[in-house]
Amino acid sequence: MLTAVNAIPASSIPVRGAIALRPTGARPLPRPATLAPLADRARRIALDRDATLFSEGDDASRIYEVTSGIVRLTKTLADGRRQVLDFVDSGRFIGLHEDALHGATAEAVTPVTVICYESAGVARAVAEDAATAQRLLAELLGAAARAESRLVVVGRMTAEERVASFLLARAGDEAADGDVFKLQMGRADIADYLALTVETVSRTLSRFKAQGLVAMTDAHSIELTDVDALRDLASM
Amino acid sequence: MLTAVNAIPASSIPVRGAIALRPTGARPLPRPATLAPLADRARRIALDRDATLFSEGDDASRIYEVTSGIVRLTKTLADGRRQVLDFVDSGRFIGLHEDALHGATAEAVTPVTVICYESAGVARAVAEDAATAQRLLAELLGAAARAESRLVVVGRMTAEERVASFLLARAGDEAADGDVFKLQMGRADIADYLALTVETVSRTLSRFKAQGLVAMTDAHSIELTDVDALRDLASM
DNA sequence: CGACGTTTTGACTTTATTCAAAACGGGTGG
DNA sequence: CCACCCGTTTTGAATAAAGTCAAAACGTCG
Repeated sequence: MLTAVNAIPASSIPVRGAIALRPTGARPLPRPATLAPLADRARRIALDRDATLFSEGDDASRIYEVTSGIVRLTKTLADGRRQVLDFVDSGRFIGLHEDALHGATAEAVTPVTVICYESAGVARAVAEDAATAQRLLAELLGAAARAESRLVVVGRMTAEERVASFLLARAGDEAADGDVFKLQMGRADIADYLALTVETVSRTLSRFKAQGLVAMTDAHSIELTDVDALRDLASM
Repeated sequence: MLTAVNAIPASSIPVRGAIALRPTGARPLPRPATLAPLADRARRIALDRDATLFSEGDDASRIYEVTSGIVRLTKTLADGRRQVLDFVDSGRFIGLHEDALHGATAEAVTPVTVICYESAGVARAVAEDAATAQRLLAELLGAAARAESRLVVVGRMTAEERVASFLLARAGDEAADGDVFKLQMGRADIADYLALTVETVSRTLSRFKAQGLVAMTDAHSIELTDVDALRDLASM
């Protein structure tokens, strides 16, 4: 659960410092600024691995800015089938909704820190401050674009194509042969992100290894050994 | 293609009038207002069935508000596999992106009318007018929420569940037994929306008919005969 | 009325899932 | 430090769900 809810004004938080925690090879996310007009009301929260920030159905009275670590957003059907909507890296916001209730569950994939803002304050800030409105507009444009891309991946790609596109997305845009990076999440999270089963993800990675597209020292360390072939599969 | 590009100021357009064209049983979308500060620059455009409003990769210098008819947003992979991202009904906006290029293709499913705004003007309006910023923020919140729901449907539901949830979404929230409505799109569009094949969609609808969940006079007229069973399948 | 595009139905194939079990790895306590 | 334990990952064999290929039925529009 929540391990620390420090009432530290956001203005004193070294937001950029989170970059130090950035895992090798992870995608670059040096977002410049926090929501300035809200800094005084902000609180910082730290989460252990697998802790829940909020759950589907909770009321959405706060939004959060991820400052370090990775958060997974998930939706779960009545019978337990789960879809990971997104892995949210440092610099992005979560909990923005029209509705009064959260439509997804947010959990820490790694240890995570977030800055917490009151939704009411955000609404006011959007109305009063053009820069804040634009910052959130940009955030939402990104979220919408990402969700739409994922719809194509999940809806129309084969297992191999999905895994290839996932690896490339995690490796970052400038991925090159020889790059090594750590997958921060387990096979189950990857499977639910790509709408596959753990077995299919595992088999596909094994096949990639056998074909020389990747090398793996352990299950979480990926070395890209044939980026072109991966890009081909992911069709980029 | 474009059948008419009339230079009519948007202020003279009966935006609410589009409701008259609303197909029986379709979802209610009486969006109140256009983007007021942009009215003078707005142009109205009419599209024939299957006409293209813009294509993936076109530069995104304009955004559009749908005033009647249904637009489909699609993404297509290199080999032709297609995913319908959304069916956009009257009252909603399309073409909002961070990027300079459209990330999807927009085509008319039915005859369509839209109001066209210059993106540059929109950006200015967002900076200057809080109401406009909030209107677009709401639009994007809706788009993001919808895309996330669709990710669950496409990623984790069976063919039967997908078709059931599609029928219910198209029928509207207050759907009741006996309601009849027209599917405005063909089986191919439905299939690409649900990430299935036309054959699977057709077979599933036939099974629903055989099981008494729906009745169909022709391929496009759906009568709901067991909404509870459909809701069960869609798990709502 | 005839032709073409769409929808439906049928038979078979493919892909990913399911169920099952073995291998691996990280952490704990002896 | 090593052995053991538990959760995760990998591998294997069988199954199921949706896809593919093919053709018939339907409807619509000249």
